[in-house]
Amino acid sequence: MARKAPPRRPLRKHKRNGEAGTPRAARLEEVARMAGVSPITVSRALRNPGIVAEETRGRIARAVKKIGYVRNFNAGALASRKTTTIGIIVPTIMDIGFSEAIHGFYDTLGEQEYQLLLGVSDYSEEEEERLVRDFLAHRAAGVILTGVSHGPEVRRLLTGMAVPTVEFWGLTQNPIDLCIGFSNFDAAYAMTRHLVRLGYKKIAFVSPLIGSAMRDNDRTRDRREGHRKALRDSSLSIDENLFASGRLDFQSGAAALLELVEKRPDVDAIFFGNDVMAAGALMECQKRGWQVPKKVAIAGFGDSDLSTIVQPALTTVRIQRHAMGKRAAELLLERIAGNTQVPKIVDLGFDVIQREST
Amino acid sequence: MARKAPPRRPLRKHKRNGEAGTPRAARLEEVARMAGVSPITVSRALRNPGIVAEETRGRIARAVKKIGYVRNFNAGALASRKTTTIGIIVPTIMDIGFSEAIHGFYDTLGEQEYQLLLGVSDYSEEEEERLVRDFLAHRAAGVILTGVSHGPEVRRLLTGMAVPTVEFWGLTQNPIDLCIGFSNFDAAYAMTRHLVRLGYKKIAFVSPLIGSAMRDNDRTRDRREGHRKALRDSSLSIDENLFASGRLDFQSGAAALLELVEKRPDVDAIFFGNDVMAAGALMECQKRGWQVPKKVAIAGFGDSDLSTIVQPALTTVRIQRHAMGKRAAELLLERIAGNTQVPKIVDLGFDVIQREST
DNA sequence: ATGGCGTATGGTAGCGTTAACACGTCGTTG
DNA sequence: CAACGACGTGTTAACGCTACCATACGCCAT
Repeated sequence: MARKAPPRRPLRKHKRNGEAGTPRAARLEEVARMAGVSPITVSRALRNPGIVAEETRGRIARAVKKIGYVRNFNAGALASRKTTTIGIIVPTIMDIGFSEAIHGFYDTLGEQEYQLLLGVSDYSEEEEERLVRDFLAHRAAGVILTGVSHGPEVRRLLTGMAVPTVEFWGLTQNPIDLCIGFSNFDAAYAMTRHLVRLGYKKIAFVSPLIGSAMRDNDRTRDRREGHRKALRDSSLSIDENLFASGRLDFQSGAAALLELVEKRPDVDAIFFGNDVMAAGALMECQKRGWQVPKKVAIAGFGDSDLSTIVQPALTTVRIQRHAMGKRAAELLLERIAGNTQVPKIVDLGFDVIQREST
Repeated sequence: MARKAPPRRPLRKHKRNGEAGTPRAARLEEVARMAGVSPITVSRALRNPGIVAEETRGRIARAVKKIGYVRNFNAGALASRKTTTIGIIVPTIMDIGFSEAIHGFYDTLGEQEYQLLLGVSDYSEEEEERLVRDFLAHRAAGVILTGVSHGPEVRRLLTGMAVPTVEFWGLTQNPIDLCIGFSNFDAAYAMTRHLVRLGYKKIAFVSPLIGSAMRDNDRTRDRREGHRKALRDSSLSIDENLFASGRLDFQSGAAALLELVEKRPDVDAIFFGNDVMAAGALMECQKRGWQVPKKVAIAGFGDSDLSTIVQPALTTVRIQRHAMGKRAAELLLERIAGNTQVPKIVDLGFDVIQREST
């Protein structure tokens, strides 16, 4: 119940900033006093040195150094309603693809005085939503999300607070704000058509399962569907025995290979949804003395540096992992800067890289 | 110059919060009004639901949902002088070891309502210092640093603002605050001693060079020195032709192998400072039909999943990458919680893993 | 009754910064 | 030579929240 209790007598002067309390970080005002200027001038000297007279700037710099003043972004953010914080969510950082994308962001953000809030969703939409909420609570200047399928709340939150947003690693006609990536469907389609062109007829597909929940996701699904479409368009029958799945690691790649060979001994090519699994399978073939691609052709997805180092070198789909991150950050920054000319949808494409394994 | 300019006439009432301005995010007060309570009660319901009556909490929850209220951590941090932000700096995220450590942090932090500010220093002390400064400007509740050697300012800043700090991935007797890791010196020493015990006499060492500056760092140096010490303690001569270095990638691993074989054809074992380079060398041997370990033994460092998948499986030093991150976060949180019983220095040790390559 | 205690809630001030405006000085211009 | 703009700096009032104290009420032990 709301109880209105008018104060009886004047409250004691409320001083939180007790003189004998915990030592506090220096404030702008103390720097100002030492430099003989007002706080606002110090603030300006720190954020936009150009508009403060050279001599004043020098005195301020000395005072800052002497006192050991460190800015308080929280207070600044509150007063200006602006931050230099960017939030980014990836499903995992154990996949070199996402690591490389983050590396790409850094190439752009690092030079721009932005800070990076990192969220790892473990492929969970609930977790992603929680992270977005945290980013908004920090009043992040922008948000970068992996993929183009998110919980409904995510979209509502982001558009509601009008936060510049980039979705990367996939494409959609209806992005939350901006989107940059490639078509997983088209990429898988292209690879399977490529394998057909090389003469393979019994082409298997292996879906990587991910996260602690061992699910697939929209990106994996798109790839599988692209593969199926390519088979149909090539008048090849679709046999469910030519589909397998497994955890995204070397061991499961090897296991998927064995499972497929067991179910369909005449399988002549296997298209793995991820390079890591393909490399695992390649190693297994080598152990067993199976000739690749003679006994079975193997293709991957992602063009990680593994693919050139394994024997035989892996045929795979190259995607612009680093560029995806770099460009995503660039787009976001332009959007934050208020540039309205930013393209909404950027397709970075992909390349089918033919090597020795097919 | 400080000019005192007393205001002539009363300033116009200053309203930033113009009614026709940009739409603003909802405030606590609006939620409070709708729920018929005071702002402070809403604040409590959000941060510590237990102390608010169930019924009140319900009304508040409904109001929050209806208005679409999102907390403002900046204002909260300013008022309470506390944050739930942890800053972490790694030299790179392209190394699976650091990725796994970050993954480890997440296992601890994610459940604890903390947010992660990520900094990538690219092995630069200047950049590390800049990042620490940024974290402090955010008033991070704690900071995690890679390695135990930092610029002098870093230590001063961190101790000056009394921020709980964990250094990981190395050990020192004089940590900034806490430190958790293993001895790079001892680990390399142990591996070289192991190789000597296996009968190898001409044991080479390859230092990975890192960052855009292509330098080594304290960790690499420690490993190299550990190796040298092991040679001395084994009465083996130290030949500078048995040392090489190269960029931390597959190709450079292969190149270092060839360089060493060229300089000293009788080299019988090569200890790579990193698994990735060792794997690259292994691939090269395979390409050339060189028997490992018959022609030359190869050992790595890090026990990445590569090491079990290559042929022959790689002898390496296992370090607790995931545990290092997880424990680092645990220590930090206890420290933040004010627990004074936290151990200052935690040695996670290492294991020499003998496989087929030596 | 009286006092003490635990639970639930509220008023007020202040956290450290910046936006918005104001003002004084100087050199330029009509 | 007044008007004007550019420049450098200052005053004031927020920004949205939480710490600190205070209050109101019910309950139980004196």
